[in-house]
Amino acid sequence: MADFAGLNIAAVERDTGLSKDTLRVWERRYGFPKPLRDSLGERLYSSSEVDKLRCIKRLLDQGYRPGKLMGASDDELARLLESPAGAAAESRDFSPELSAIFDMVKLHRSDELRGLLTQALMKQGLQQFVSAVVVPLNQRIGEGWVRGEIEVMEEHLYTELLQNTLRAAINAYPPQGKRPRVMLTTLSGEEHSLGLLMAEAMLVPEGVQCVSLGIQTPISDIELAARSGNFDVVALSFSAAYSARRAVEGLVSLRSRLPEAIELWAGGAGVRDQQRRLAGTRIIGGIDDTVAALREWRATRIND
Amino acid sequence: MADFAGLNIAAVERDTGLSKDTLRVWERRYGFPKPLRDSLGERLYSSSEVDKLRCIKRLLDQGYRPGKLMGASDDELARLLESPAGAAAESRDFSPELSAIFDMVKLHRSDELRGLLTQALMKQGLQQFVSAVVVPLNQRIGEGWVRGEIEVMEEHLYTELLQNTLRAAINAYPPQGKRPRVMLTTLSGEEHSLGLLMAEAMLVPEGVQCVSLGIQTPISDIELAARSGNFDVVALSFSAAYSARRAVEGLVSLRSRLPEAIELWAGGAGVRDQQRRLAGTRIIGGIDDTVAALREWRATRIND
DNA sequence: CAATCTTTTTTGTCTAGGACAATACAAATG
DNA sequence: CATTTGTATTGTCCTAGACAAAAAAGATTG
Repeated sequence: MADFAGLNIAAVERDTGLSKDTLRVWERRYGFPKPLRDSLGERLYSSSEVDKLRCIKRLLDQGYRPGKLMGASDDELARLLESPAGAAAESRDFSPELSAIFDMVKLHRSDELRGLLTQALMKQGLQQFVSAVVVPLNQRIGEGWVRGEIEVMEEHLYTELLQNTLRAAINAYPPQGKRPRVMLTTLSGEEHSLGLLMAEAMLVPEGVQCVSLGIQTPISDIELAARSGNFDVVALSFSAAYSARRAVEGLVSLRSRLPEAIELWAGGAGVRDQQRRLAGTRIIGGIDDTVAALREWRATRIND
Repeated sequence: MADFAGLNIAAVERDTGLSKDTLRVWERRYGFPKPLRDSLGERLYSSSEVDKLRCIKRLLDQGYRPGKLMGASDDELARLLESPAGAAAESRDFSPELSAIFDMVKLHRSDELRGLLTQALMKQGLQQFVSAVVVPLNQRIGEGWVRGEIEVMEEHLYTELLQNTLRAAINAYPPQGKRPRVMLTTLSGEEHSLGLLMAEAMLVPEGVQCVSLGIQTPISDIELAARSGNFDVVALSFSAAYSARRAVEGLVSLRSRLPEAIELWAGGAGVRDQQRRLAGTRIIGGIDDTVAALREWRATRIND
């Protein structure tokens, strides 16, 4: 079986995560990749091309731009992958506890990792766990990812186990039925759910009624749900990957559609420093600010 | 603001599992769907078109052919969906317990819903819960979704609370460290994680070491992780929205890259009836088949 | 000098129709 | 009735042009 003629474009899309359109337009613009063609004129990518594409994809994720990378030789790419993009940031005040967790991620020790997470949670309680463990770890993992020290699978593994831990903890609280009623979700295009989970983890111990809708709820559905569900607050989360522009647009649009009485909270790196453009929306400046926002709400509604 | 102009073609691809190329060629050939265009000439699909496309996709999966379906009215499609193919579907033995849960979803009663789910879980145990509660509920919600009885937010709410329940239950099992070691994930393009969670919920009570990587792990990373993680089995999940062709291609490619000794399991509606094309891959025919596959593995490796 | 606003460049995704292989269906044969 | 052969259907790939969204570079301000 002359199996190695090469991969077709669909296979390369799967393997590299680069869309067919992107692969074709790169070929047109930069002359790379330049796959062979089969008898029908369809592209056949060699495995060395695919390897190089994987490198390039990786570097793109680290913030490099296609135009710069496309001319580079294999060696140059390899060198970029090694080199420390942001050498600083290393010597953070990283407690031994956190380091241990981070090491378990790097070693793919899922059982130990789960154990350490649960242990840290038990020791400190949910809110403290989120604020003192989850936040710095996320930060560290994010940095590692950008720098290429963290593999895709390591990031996935961490997210998955952390979700298990947080959801289990949240689920363990009996419903208390105190106000406010808070709906948590993200706008379409935002795929990260950890922010929501962290916010929920801060609120639930305060007796707040949280209803999380998970990610990617269209604005019109948020409006519908907020009105029919008797909510006091709609809380949205925006990761750094979400463009600030889209976030602001979405929030403004949603604010204008929601009744005055329903507060709109927005948190996460995607809306940091946008408070001035968002009158009528409470920007949550950091995870601990969640509780502050809650206190404020309760203070103003004390007479209800 | 006209926020509801419609969905663009990429969003419809995500929602329905029909590729952009397919959507365009249907429009050209059959005149359906015929989306509006924005100021730039780009397609804007109305939500009723997307609903109809979902129906059509579902019927395609049941073996109908596009040419026949494309002319049909909404009513005719609805009738086909009810009738023979999945006849049982409607008048299913839907116990009062399941109906109660379904009703709570429709009423958006999240606290009660959470309570009912936990209660059902406690009563029946994890495996039985998945097989006798989660599966039929998913089915029911899925049908309702296709037919437009279920709102976006209701589906989100259900998924979210179910995830909480399942993850909490999974997390509660102490690691037993028995073989096999199973890695669970999905290929890029598959965004549904419930299937993974259900599989994990079936395996963990058997003492299996499960490591879930969540969704969308590129094939090359799966290979890497499987080799370095000392796994015995790689298990993938494919929802109905995932095209069977892509699933088969991905599985074949992955199979050829993994060492013989690592088994490859694939489950979910996206790979139903594909066993003949997938020598070397164990198709999981239904959630209960997960445990069967496990038994087989243990039977053959009894001497290790 | 830092921070904001504006212009230019880069980059990904969309568009249109044409082409063809792979599959499914129909007809004809043994 | 089972198998082969012919025909219709259907999804994916192709080219090449267009344009918005994002990033970088430049200009302006406090």
